[in-house]
Amino acid sequence: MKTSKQSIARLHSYREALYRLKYLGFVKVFSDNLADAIGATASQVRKDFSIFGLIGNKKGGYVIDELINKLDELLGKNQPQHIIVVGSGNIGKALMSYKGFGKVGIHVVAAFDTDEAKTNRAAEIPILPLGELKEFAKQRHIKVGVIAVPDTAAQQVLEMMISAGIKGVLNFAPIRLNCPEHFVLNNVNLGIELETVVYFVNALNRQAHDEKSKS
Amino acid sequence: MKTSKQSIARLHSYREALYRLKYLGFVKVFSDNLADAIGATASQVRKDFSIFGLIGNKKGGYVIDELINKLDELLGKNQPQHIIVVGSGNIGKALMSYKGFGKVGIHVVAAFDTDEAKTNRAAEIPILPLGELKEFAKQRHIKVGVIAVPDTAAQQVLEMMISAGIKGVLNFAPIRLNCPEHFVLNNVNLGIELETVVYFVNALNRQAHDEKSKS
DNA sequence: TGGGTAATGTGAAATGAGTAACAATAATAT
DNA sequence: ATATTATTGTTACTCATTTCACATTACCCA
Ligand SMILES: NC(=O)c1ccc[n+]([C@@H]2O[C@H](COP(=O)([O-])OP(=O)(O)OC[C@H]3O[C@@H](n4cnc5c(N)ncnc54)[C@H](O)[C@@H]3O)[C@@H](O)[C@H]2O)c1
Ligand SMILES: NC(=O)c1ccc[n+]([C@@H]2O[C@H](COP(=O)([O-])OP(=O)(O)OC[C@H]3O[C@@H](n4cnc5c(N)ncnc54)[C@H](O)[C@@H]3O)[C@@H](O)[C@H]2O)c1
Repeated sequence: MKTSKQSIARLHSYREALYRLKYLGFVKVFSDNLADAIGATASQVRKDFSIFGLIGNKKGGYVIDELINKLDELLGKNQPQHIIVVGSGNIGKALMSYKGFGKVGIHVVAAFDTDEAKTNRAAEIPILPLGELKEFAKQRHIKVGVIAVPDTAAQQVLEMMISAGIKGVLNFAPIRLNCPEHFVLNNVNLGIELETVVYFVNALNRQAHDEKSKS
Repeated sequence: MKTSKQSIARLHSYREALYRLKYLGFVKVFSDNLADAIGATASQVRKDFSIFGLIGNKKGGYVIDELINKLDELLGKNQPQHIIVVGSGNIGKALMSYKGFGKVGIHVVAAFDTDEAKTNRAAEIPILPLGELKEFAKQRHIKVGVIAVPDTAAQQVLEMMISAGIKGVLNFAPIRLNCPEHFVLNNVNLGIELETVVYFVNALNRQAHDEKSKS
């Protein structure tokens, strides 16, 4: 089964779009509606569905409720997912306070930080000393975490998480991390995301200038 | 010239890695060192360099200082880039306070927010009412911005930015935005990034179970 | 000075992702 | 009942990206 990161991301997008459509009162949906909703082509939608065994009706499209059920099953949305955040700085706090994760069944249950001044056991999402990570994660069977610490600390934190039984990480530190073969590591490098926007805007600008000087 | 988003992202990664290597005292670098540093293959590195006209020495590899100069030129790092942030909430503030952007020549020069309680003209990075966006951006010739507002406001904000002459946006709102054909729009959907990690961890788990029940 | 070697640079092959085309078919209209 | 039509499901194609393979070349050392 073809499960590239991108195709899984699209499935999540479909699901989101379906909930919106359902909320708007729609009962059925066609491949081109979904394509519009997430910015893909109708072919892409049908192919994705074909690959994951999501079937519709010749003429008549897809029944939204059925699709949502199948997607929920496929994407593991039937039980809530508990995750932790390591590094309660700007990014860490943003993630902790974001209400949108709850809507997709993801719950940040604790944060960890070396700066003990930040410790707060009473908060809705407690902030705990890093030393307690291992015990906490094992006890609560936490499988997924976020790394939001400075790049210099990231590898060390990752290793601690691995030894605590964590199997996948979303990493914000702009550095290449080493992990075991079957570990799930997803890097988000906001610096580079921004730099690429700047690059293409400059490129556009340069191009416009070239065009002008040509004429 | 092949300039996919991914290849440009890799160039930025090379540049970052080269600065690290230079800081560590290295003078020359081989394609496989760079590959390791950014998590690619040596072939990939050489192919990228070949495409962008970055040349090295048969035997002897690449001279770090020369590479950095060429990359700085290619990536427009020779003059500082001024950008704005719209939405001074969690994500917006995280970006404003991040020191790493300065190191890559990107400077957030102002933020804008509809919540006038947040207005602060005296801050190092001033926070201004949204109404002042257009004048500010035009006057300062701002070409790039970040959208860090709730999804419901994002399209409207984007249109305001376009009318202010902005040519490219990094968007954090989890919604599909419509923009003119040549506008540069880069979406970061942290929800989906996290959901894909959760998905693959669950998939791994499921697989392990299946293996076990098979034996 | 010349042979051996360690790297690059690049065309060709392999892989992968996305698009297009259309045959199959269920709903609807006549 | 039959024809028409709209939409799926899937195969084949196209395009882009990555990897492979190796000829080329500069450096080093005897
Ligand atoms: N803020 C941004 O906009 C931004 C942009 C691009 C990249 N990043 C990256 O994201 C990561 C987090 O950024 P941030 O702005 O939230 O940083 P931050 O400095 O605001 O927060 C980092 C937090 O990590 C804690 N910490 C340090 N070492 C730790 C350790 N070993 N274990 C646990 N906690 C530790 C610190 O006490 C602090 O609370 C960094 O790697 C940064 O490079 C951030
Ligand atoms: N915080 C996260 O971890 C996270 C995760 C995933 C996605 N996101 C997305 O990122 C975006 C920002 O998230 P956040 O957590 O920073 O939100 P936030 O609520 O903390 O901040 C949003 C800010 O935008 C301002 N605002 C509202 N309407 C505005 C308008 N029309 N013009 C200008 N400013 C306006 C608000 O006053 C507020 O200051 C949202 O779209 C959110 O869905 C955030």
